[in-house]
Amino acid sequence: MNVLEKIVNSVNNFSKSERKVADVILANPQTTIHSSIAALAKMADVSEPTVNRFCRRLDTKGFPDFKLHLAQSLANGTPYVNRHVEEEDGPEAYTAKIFESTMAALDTARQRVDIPMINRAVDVLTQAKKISFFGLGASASVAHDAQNKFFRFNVPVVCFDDIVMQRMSAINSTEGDVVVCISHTGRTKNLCDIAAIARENDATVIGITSYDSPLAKECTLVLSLDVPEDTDMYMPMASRVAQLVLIDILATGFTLRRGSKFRENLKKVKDSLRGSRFEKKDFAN
Amino acid sequence: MNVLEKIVNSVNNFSKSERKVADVILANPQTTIHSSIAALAKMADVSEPTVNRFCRRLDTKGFPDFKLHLAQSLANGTPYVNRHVEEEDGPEAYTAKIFESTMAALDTARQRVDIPMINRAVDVLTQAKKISFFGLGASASVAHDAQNKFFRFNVPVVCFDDIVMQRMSAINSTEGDVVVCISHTGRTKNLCDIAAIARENDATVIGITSYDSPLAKECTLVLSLDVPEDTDMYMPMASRVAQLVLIDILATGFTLRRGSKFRENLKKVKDSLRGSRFEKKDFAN
DNA sequence: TGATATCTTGTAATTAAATTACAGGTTGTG
DNA sequence: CACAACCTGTAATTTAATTACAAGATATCA
Repeated sequence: MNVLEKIVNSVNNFSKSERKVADVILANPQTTIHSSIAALAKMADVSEPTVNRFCRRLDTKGFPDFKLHLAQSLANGTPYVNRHVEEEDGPEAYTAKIFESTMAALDTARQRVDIPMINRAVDVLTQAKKISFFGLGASASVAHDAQNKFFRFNVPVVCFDDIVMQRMSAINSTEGDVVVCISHTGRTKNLCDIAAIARENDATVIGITSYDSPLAKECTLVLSLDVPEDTDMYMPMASRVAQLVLIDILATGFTLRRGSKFRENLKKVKDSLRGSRFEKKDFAN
Repeated sequence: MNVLEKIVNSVNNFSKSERKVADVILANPQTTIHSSIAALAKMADVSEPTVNRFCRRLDTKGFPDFKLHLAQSLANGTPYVNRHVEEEDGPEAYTAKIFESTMAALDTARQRVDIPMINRAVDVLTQAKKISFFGLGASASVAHDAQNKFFRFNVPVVCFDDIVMQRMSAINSTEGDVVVCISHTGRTKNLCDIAAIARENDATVIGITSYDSPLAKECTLVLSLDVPEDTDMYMPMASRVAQLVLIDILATGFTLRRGSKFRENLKKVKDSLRGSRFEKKDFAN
């Protein structure tokens, strides 16, 4: 695990002075790696041994070793870690934390995503006679978004967030149809049923869900994201963003597979919206 | 430039002993970053000052600084930049590019977002008698998602993606109602109308849109994201993710404003879903 | 509430690491 | 072959990091 994340996660195990050190480091990680232990101690207004103890608590051998780990964390793209929102956070703090947590989640997803599986999913989607997107609750809006994207490809696409409609649609599916079931936990009973029904009717079922879930077991093909769920607010946040990015990836794979002539089509679809919009020049005047 | 590359490139400028050092480092870079100058000198069979001179020749301040740079090279992090997807990209390439572009967009949004404005929006939302979310096309799913979040707060929330319904809803709005209009470009005529109608009826209109757009002009309060739009695929991608994160931020601000007792309520809402799901233990058996 | 134990924290001493100064040796050039 | 420039290593010095220890704070239990 990334040292920065480790600092954030173990903030509760820190003593008062150690937390001061943590705060200074999180605020200026770049400065830290070029500071001596004395300089850092001064910045955090603690003694040098306190800094040293802080480093050891994070399972590093000492201050120089800690700096090495920190340097590696920082090199890893962005120093974004999943920081929890706290009661007393002001707008500035929670805004930053949510942006950063989301980015951290995307980074995790990026590392864990199964690329050959994505490629297979794109294969299946490009050959589909009909594509259905199903999700419930928070995942319904992801399904909705997927529909909006794939609809542009001039493929038959449906999207229902009503279980009765989903059920009917699943029962009517046949070989060559692709059903995409979206659920972060993969434990929504109704959606598992849908997946099972679709498979019984020879449709290919793609699950955008947790790898080891009941829903995954019902799918032909599972795209797992395994983003740490954000339990702070009791609402799905980062997980759902990761799902959307995955939809973007599938849509992109789809268009690339179809070649450049196809992409001109997309432009036409986009241009068709022009009539419903104020032109940039209309507004300039 | 990466230190490792630098070593390889400047191998000709090294003296005999320095090359010995270079060889040892290139052979065991991981070991090097955890070694002292003495240990490395011994491995390369040279004196300690030679190692030090070697470090300086690579434009580092000395041995510890060199180790820092080396550690960063080894972490070989990819900085997140907006890389365009190209015709010949394989699944690995386009997956990475989309994740990275999305993260880059979020980073931009994070830097540009107007925090006092967010605070005002949260103010307005917490005091709303009723909240409406309106979006069309790709933004409809963002509105849908927002409804799913704010619905949990036990506030009257509506969300329509049908312009007729939106219109009727806007006409019926009154003082104390909040209407949130979502549009990336801010140039969708119908949505501008909705905003205007809502304002005429004394509702507060929050626009999640581009700062300098016709829609923005109709709003009481504008939350601008100004994410560079992804024109590659002729589909909204990163911009919509940024909108969702903004929704998360507003929802979080809302719950924080309401205090901790309120948050227990959210837990109840989440727990209410339990009946519709397979328990983790159900599945373990 | 008061006494005791545990945990934090800082000061000072110690040790370890890195750097500098300098001198002996090497290589190349006229 | 002699001189100069340059490597390279030894030893001294400086700087940084760590340890040992004691004082103070906080928690615990009678």
